[in-house]
Amino acid sequence: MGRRTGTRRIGIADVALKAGVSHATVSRVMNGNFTVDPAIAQRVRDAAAELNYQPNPVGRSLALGKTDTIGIVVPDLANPTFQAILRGLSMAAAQDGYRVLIADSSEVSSEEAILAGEARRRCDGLVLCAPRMGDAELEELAPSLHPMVLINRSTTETRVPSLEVDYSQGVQELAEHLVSLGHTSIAFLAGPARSASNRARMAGLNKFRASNPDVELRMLEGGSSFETGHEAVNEVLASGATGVLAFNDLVAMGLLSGLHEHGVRVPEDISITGFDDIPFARYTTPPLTTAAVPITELGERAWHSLRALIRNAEAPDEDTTFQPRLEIRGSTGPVST
Amino acid sequence: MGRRTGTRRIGIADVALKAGVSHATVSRVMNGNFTVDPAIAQRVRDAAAELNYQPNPVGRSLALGKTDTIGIVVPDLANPTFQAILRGLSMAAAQDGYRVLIADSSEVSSEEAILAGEARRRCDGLVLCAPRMGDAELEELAPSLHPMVLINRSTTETRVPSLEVDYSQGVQELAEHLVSLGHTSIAFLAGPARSASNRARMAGLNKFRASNPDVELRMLEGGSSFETGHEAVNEVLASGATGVLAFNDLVAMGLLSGLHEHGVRVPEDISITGFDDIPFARYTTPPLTTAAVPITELGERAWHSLRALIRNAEAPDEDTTFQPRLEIRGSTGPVST
DNA sequence: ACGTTTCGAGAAAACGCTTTCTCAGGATTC
DNA sequence: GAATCCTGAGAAAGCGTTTTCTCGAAACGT
Repeated sequence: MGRRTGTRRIGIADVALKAGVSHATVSRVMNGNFTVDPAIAQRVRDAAAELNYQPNPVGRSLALGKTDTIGIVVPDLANPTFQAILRGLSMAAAQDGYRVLIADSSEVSSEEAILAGEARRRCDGLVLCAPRMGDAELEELAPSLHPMVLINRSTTETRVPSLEVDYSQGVQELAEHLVSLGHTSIAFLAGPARSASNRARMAGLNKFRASNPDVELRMLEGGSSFETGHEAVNEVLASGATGVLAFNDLVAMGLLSGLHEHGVRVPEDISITGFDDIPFARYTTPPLTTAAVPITELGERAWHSLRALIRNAEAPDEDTTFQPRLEIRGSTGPVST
Repeated sequence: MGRRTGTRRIGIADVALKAGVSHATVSRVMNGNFTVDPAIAQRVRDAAAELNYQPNPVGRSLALGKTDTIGIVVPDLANPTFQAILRGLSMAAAQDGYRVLIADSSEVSSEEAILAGEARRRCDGLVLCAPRMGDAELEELAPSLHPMVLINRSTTETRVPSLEVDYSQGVQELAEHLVSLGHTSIAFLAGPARSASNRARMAGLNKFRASNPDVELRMLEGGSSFETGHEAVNEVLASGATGVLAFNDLVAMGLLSGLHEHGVRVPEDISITGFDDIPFARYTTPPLTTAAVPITELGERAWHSLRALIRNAEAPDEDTTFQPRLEIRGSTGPVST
C-alpha cells in the first residue's frame, strides 16, 4: 500500500492538522457523528476535501473488526455456472457496499481448505461453491469458517445455510420429457465422479429407472466440459440411445458439435438435453432443451443468506432448494421411427 | 471479522503467553526470522500449532503496508471477454500469493472512478479493464491509482503500462479474408459507441476502405451482446451485404441464430465473422470464423506488469500490443453467385 | 581478568483508524 | 452566585501485527 512510493499517502493526521482539530474529531466528522459543532465539522470537511483525504480501509478494518469484503471459493472460474454465481453474488453484495474476493481452487480439492481459510481471515464471510472436498473435511472445517454459506453442498453444522439446486428432480423431468416424446433408449453422459451434483443426478435417474422399468437407461462416463461432450460422440452413437441426457449444457454443446460433424441430425436422429441453461444454450443450433437453473439468482440469494449471518451471527437462514425449470427447445423431438 | 462471535479469535498474544515469550518473538518465528534460538522457536511453533494460530492478515497489512491483494475493475462481469481476463489475472496472481478483488461497474462510466479508487485503497495495485470513462478523467485519475495497468486503453501517464489488443489490425484481416472469398458488399455491425475497442475497429475499417475502394462497406449500429446481434438480423438482410463483420463473437452468435430462424444459410447465403474467439465460438453451427485474442494470456500478462510495478515502483513495463490471429472456420465461405 | 563485540529476546513504537474516557467551559437550576 | 448538568472536543487506549530500539548476558580477544 504504497508506503514505498516516496510521497506518503495523506492520513487522518494531516487533515486534523490542517483543520486544527484532533484525530478523533476528524474521525467523528468522517463517520457522520453529529456531536460535532457544525462550524468545526465544516472546517474538517473542507480540509478533507482540499487534501483529497480518503480514510485508509485497512486502518478502519483493524479498528472496526470488519472488512466489508466477502470471499468466494470456486472450483473453476472457467465454468460458466460458477461465473454466473460469482456475478450474482458480486452484484448483490455491491448493493450493500461489500466487495468480493475470489479464490479459484482449480478443481484441486486439497487446496480448498487452505484457500477457504485464507480467504475467510481476510473477509467478513465466505461462500463455498460446490466444494470438492470430502464430507468429513467439510464438516470439520465448517465451524472455523463461519459465517459462511454453502452452494450445492450441505453440512450438519446448523449455522451454515445451504443453497442447493435440485438436480435430482431436474434430471428426472428431462428424462420424463424424453419419454413423453417416445424415447425408450436413453443415455446419461455423466459428470465428474467427485461432483456432488453428479451424484444427485445419479440418484434422480435411479428413481426414474424405478418408475420407468421399461425404459433402457445407460450410464456413460464423462466430465463437465465441452471437450468431454465432443469426445463422447462415438460412445454415444455406439450406445444406440435415441435420447441423451448430458451432464450440463457445456457437455451437451460439445456433443451437439460432435454429432454435427458426424452428420447426425438433432433432433431428427437423436435428442439431446443439457442442464443449467447457461446464456449460450438458447443460441445453439438447434437451441438446447435444458433444465434452467436461476443461477444468477442463486448468487444473489447466497449474499442475502450471508448478509443475515454477518449481521446477526445467531440467526441462520433455513436451507433453500432451487427447482430447475424445464426449458424445452429444439434439441429434443419425437423419436425417429 | 468475527469479534462479535463470542469466542474471540486467538491472536499473537495467546501464542506468546502459551510459549512464555513476547509478541515480538512469536512474530519473528512466524516470519522465519532466524535470530531466534531454535529451542524457543520450536516452543513457539508448537504453541502456535496447538492453538491453531493463524496471523490476522488485517493486522499484518497495516503493519506491512501491503495487502497481497490486487483489484480489477471491469465494465461487465457477464461479458466472456472480461471473465477470461479475470480468470487469467486471478490464476497468475495466485501463483505469486496474491488474491484478486473484483469490482463491476455495470457499464456505468461514472461509477468507475469511485470503484477504482475504493478498490485501489484496499489493494496493492489495480487492473483497469477497458474503462468506459473519458480520456480526460482517465488521465486525471491515473496518478492516484498507481500502481495500475490498463487493458485496452492507454494514457500519457508514463508509469501506467497498457496492454492492448490490435482490433484495428484484426478487423482489417477479417475484412480482407471476406474480400479474398469474393465478397464485395460488406457490413460492419458496430459495438457500443463509447467503447474504445469499437473506435479502434472503425479506424481499421477506414484503412481497409482506403485500400479497397471497390468494396462497398456499410456501418450498422449495434452493441456488444447476443441480443444485439439477434435483433440486427433484419437490418443486416436489408443492407444486402454478403459478408458481415460482427463487433464480437457474441454479436455474431446472436446474428447466426437470427439468420437461422429466418432460414438464411451461413455461409452459403451470407458469411459472418466474430471477434475474440471466445470458447464457444468453435462450437456454433457453423463454427465461427473470428479473430482470436489470447485473452487469458492477456490477464496473465496484466499480472506480470502489475507485479513488476508493485515490486519496484520505478520501472514500468513498456506497453504491449496483442495481435489477433485469424481463425478461419465454417461461418465464412465464397460469395454466392 | 577485564573490556569489547555479538547475540537473542523483550519493551515499545509504529501502522491508521475508531471509540471510550476525561475534562474544560458554558448553560441550567435553585 | 454557587452547585449541577450538558455539550463538545481532546487525550489515550485499543485493534493485531511488524520492526526498531534497547539491554542483559554470553562469547571473544588481549
